[in-house]
Amino acid sequence: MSGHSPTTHLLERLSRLIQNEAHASGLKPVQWEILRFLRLANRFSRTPSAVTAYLNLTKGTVSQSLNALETKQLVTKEPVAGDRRRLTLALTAAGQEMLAGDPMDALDAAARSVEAARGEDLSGGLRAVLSDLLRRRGGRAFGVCRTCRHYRPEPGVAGQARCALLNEALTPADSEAICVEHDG
Amino acid sequence: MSGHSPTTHLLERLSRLIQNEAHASGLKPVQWEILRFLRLANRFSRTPSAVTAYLNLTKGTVSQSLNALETKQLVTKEPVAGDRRRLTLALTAAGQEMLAGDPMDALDAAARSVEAARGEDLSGGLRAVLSDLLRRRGGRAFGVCRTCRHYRPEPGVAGQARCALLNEALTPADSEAICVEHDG
DNA sequence: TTTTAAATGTATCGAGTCGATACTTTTAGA
DNA sequence: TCTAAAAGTATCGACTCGATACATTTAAAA
Repeated sequence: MSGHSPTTHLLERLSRLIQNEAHASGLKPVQWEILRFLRLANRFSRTPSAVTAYLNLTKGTVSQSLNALETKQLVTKEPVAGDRRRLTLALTAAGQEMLAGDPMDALDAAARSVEAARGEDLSGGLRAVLSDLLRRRGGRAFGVCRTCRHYRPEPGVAGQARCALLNEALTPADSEAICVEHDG
Repeated sequence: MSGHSPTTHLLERLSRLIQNEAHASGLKPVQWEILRFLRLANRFSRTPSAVTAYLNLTKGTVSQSLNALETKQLVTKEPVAGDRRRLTLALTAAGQEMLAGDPMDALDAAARSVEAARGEDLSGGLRAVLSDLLRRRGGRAFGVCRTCRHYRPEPGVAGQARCALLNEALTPADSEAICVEHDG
């Protein structure tokens, strides 16, 4: 009959707050999350199916949300050479501009200032909670390229690397991006 | 162009996960949150307007969601003696039963096990982030009765107390419940 | 090579969310 | 008393999101 642990309760309230902030800012929560994902994902991962897997939505929801974002001129879809089923997504200039007014920046500022004031890093504990939860659900972790087992640093050239799975050269920026293929 | 801090990013992902879990479990996210609030709120705070303030929704949304919960027989509405504008909400037995299958229990288990394993309490940091954010927005903190400045412990009788604002006796259970009037 | 299965994305339906706005009734305050 | 504030309801519109059905393209098996 009593409720959840203090930490769970706070995560619930923060989640609600995040929804509120997103709603009160032009776009819908899912639309914001798609824009944020596209900012972070590498070029192999900017596809509808990667968005679907990352946000754990259905293909239908993602398809509709992408249509809405395309209509607002925040995202473009382009066919992929070599596989005519696939699309590559990209943020337009307006999409990047929109992210400059991301309502989540307020939470980011709060988190940074709290962590600075307390000299405490919350990310380790939260990461453990997230991966525990994802493991229970069988979901993927979606890590950053550089931490993948297919990541091969180019010997000699600092920052340069190669993906052994896709056999593609990786720029330093690629290495820090989220990849659908991560670890797999 | 780059994203948010690791902590913010993790809070975003956990928020999405919480939405997913809620959606995949019979009720909608807001409906779950209303049930959870009613479990935690004291008798002065189980009203539509308290729900509205706590979840930062509009009166319309809350009214509709409560109708849905009433139709599902999870919540009842009763008039308040002395003020015919007000309603008191209550969980039915079915509503309490429903909370026994709360999808958020999975996150709660994850949070508890992570905190136990790491010997770390995430709640302090999260509470600071939440109150920082609420302060920026001018929202109320909605604390627990016992921590309110109108809380008056009954001298001599352990656990017994009194609310100096509403002039009501408080049981030990009341003292641990969320109150709309908190601090005000 | 042909057939089958899997993958990618779209279209449509229905219940629900949620801000906005307008409204009624009741209570409190000048 | 008259007015303003408070508590809830009703309705509209854009969007969410699971479910289902569908078309197309690619890969894998026979």
